[in-house]
Amino acid sequence: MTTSIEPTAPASASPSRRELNKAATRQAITEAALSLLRSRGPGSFTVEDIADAAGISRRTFFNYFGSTDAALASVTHGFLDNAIQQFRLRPADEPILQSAQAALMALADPMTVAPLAELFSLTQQSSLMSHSELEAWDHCREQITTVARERAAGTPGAADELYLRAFAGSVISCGKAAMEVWFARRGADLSPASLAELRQLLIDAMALLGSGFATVQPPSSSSSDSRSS
Amino acid sequence: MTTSIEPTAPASASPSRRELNKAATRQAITEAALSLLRSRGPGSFTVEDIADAAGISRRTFFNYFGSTDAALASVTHGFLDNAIQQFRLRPADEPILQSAQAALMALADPMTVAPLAELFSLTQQSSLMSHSELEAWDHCREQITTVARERAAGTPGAADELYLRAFAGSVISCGKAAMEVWFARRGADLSPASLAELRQLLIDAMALLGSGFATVQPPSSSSSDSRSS
DNA sequence: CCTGAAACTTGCCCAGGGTGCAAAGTTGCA
DNA sequence: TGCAACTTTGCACCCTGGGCAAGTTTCAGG
Repeated sequence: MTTSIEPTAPASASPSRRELNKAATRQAITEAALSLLRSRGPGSFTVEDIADAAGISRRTFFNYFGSTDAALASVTHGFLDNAIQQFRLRPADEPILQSAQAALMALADPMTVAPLAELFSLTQQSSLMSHSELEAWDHCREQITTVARERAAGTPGAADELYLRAFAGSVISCGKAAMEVWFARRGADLSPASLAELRQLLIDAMALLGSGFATVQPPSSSSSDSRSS
Repeated sequence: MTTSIEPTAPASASPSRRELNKAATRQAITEAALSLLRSRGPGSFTVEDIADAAGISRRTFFNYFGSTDAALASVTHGFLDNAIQQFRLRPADEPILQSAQAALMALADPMTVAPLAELFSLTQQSSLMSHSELEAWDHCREQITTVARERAAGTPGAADELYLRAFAGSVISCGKAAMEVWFARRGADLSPASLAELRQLLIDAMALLGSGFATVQPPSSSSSDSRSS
């Protein structure tokens, strides 16, 4: 019943009944999936379970998502789409690394990270992310590449394809690294102090990238104060 | 990693019949899979097809690999294991970025890249890598992290976890980027000139990483690179 | 209000992925 | 030679994923 703006919604001025129903169903599915993940843990429930919980048929589930993973990954997708949006908003003449950092900053906000943090905490047991999860991150990487390419088109000393791809991949990797470290330290802690630490980790990660991982250590000692829990 | 009795670790001096058979079967499976990939293209053959081609039962296939993807990804796994081995061989006091570059250099060799290049060319149609493929790269990333961590333990200004993870992820991303660009330019061309280009791309990618992606800045306004803090 | 078209849901069916189990076949060792 | 350990294989079973066609809902006119 909670109406919210979801991806795949065509135009914001399309309150047609059909669109509304679809969005609601989509929402119901991901919430059912999340709920099952919470109660039973990863890999221990089927598409049918989700469909039952969402009040739809198994077949309809597949009209919305290709797998349980995909349903769960919609959380990540939303998060990363948000990141890309932030990235796109940055002024085109800003150094791109700074744009990336700024975009990441906007994500270290309780409402935004909460779903992802929970998903992280519920699935972290399995060493590797699900296929759909990885797909989401890779999609984000491609978006970054695209935005970077658009910027490069406006500058004379245009960066080549290698630059764009290597840059986008590295940004994603550093962002992931920061989130992994944050999560390893704080679990699903969403307190202001914890979020501040996440923010600092993201800044540090971008700084590392910007300094070319110089062996002379950056002032990382400032950020990593509380090492153990 | 025991030294006395090794039931699972096939040491190089283990010409036991069992080990030999297993290795041969494994080989037969990946070759059958590769052959089918060549003749029919990705996604158009089943586990049973592979098993038939390899002269084993469907069930036995699953004793060796969890999926068709996994069978194919063993190629990537071999390639990346090789890379890690090269990386481990580098002197511990060498700058780590240079070690990474050197390790990558050793891979730009016909015999080594050929299988991966073919796999690339045969599966590139589908935008995203298979799950097992990604798993292989991620495993490599973890290995790099581990090696880097071991090195850091011996140096005074020890790098923290963020540094290690961000570094490893970025190296992998840059390596992937270089290979993608190479492949986009040359296809599966393995000529000396093409391999030289791959080598150069790898060098360039590492250089980009080492310089913090500082690019030739736009002429007008400030040419400040993002090297703050 | 009625009616037909378009969109959506659902049940049915089927090919294929993945796994536990136990019987049958191999290999290793005394 | 014969037993113990290991491997292969067929079998049964559940789950994924998608095509198809018959219902059901939404929407636009008459």
